[in-house]
Amino acid sequence: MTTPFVHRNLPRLLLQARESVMAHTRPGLREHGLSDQQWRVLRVLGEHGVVETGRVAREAFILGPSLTGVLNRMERDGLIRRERDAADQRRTVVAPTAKGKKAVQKLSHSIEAHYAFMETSLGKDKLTQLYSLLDAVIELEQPA
Amino acid sequence: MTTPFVHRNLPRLLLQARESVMAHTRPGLREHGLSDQQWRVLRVLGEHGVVETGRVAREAFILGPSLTGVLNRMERDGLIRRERDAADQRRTVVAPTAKGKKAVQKLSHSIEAHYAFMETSLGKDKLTQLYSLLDAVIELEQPA
DNA sequence: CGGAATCATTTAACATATTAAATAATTCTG
DNA sequence: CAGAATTATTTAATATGTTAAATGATTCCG
Repeated sequence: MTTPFVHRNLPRLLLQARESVMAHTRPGLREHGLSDQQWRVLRVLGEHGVVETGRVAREAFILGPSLTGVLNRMERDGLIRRERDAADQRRTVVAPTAKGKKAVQKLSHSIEAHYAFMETSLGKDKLTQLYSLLDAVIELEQPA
Repeated sequence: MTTPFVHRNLPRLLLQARESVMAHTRPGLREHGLSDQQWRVLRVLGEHGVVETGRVAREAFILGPSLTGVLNRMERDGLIRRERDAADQRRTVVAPTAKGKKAVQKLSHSIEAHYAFMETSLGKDKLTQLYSLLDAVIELEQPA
């Protein structure tokens, strides 16, 4: 049987690279009782404060139906609060609790340290190069 | 509130790039009734023929417990066969059925076409560069 | 040879992903 | 202003991911 593939497996490579980076971050998340997705949500809230769920979904890269469950568990665990947007009652807005904010603060330090590590070991220029290549790949399919 | 993040979000960027590439491939997979994971399994089988589940898990980047379910459904759908390895009965080996092989053949064509597209639109050199940067990131955490 | 240590896979329990359909609130249009 | 069209979110059903524990089979070593 001849193998019908002649190129590297790009999606797999991207997946593997992501796992490789997350392997560094994950233990810290778990110490705070956070899943990957919960962390992505908290990070968005840390950047913007109070955010509608639609925007959370978009920026945290989580589909609506998944987000519903994630937010339920986060509310249960006292990480966030949820309420209807007073202005547009179709929307729900999410805000981090004190506990949620504290987790973001603590974790952001070790994550920034990890970037510093990557910058020195891989090279700041190469990291920048990687960013721009990834941007280019993304642009390819979904022009801004 | 000051945002505590100064770097690009690399895991998110990798995730987004992966989604961007898969957005191209997915419709074809779905036409054949395949999930992303089922396709990764078939691709491994297409490359190596008969493979132990452990190796499938490693190369398809699927954890053992997930793989059990994936293989169950693939067997149910007539895409693969499973049997105990005659030599070492701890192992289970997986082989594609005629239907499974046919799916690999058909899909591999359109996927190769997609790579060709990326090579011309992004540039063959940049694509190569991306591969090597991703390899470097992976190496960083899990030296070969 | 026989039991302890090892390795491969599966089961179990819960969290998340995906797609389609349902629900809820708002906006648009006549 | 009423009803249709639109937008936001959730529910439902099934598939996959994750972690720990259980099960099955093999190897190692005395």
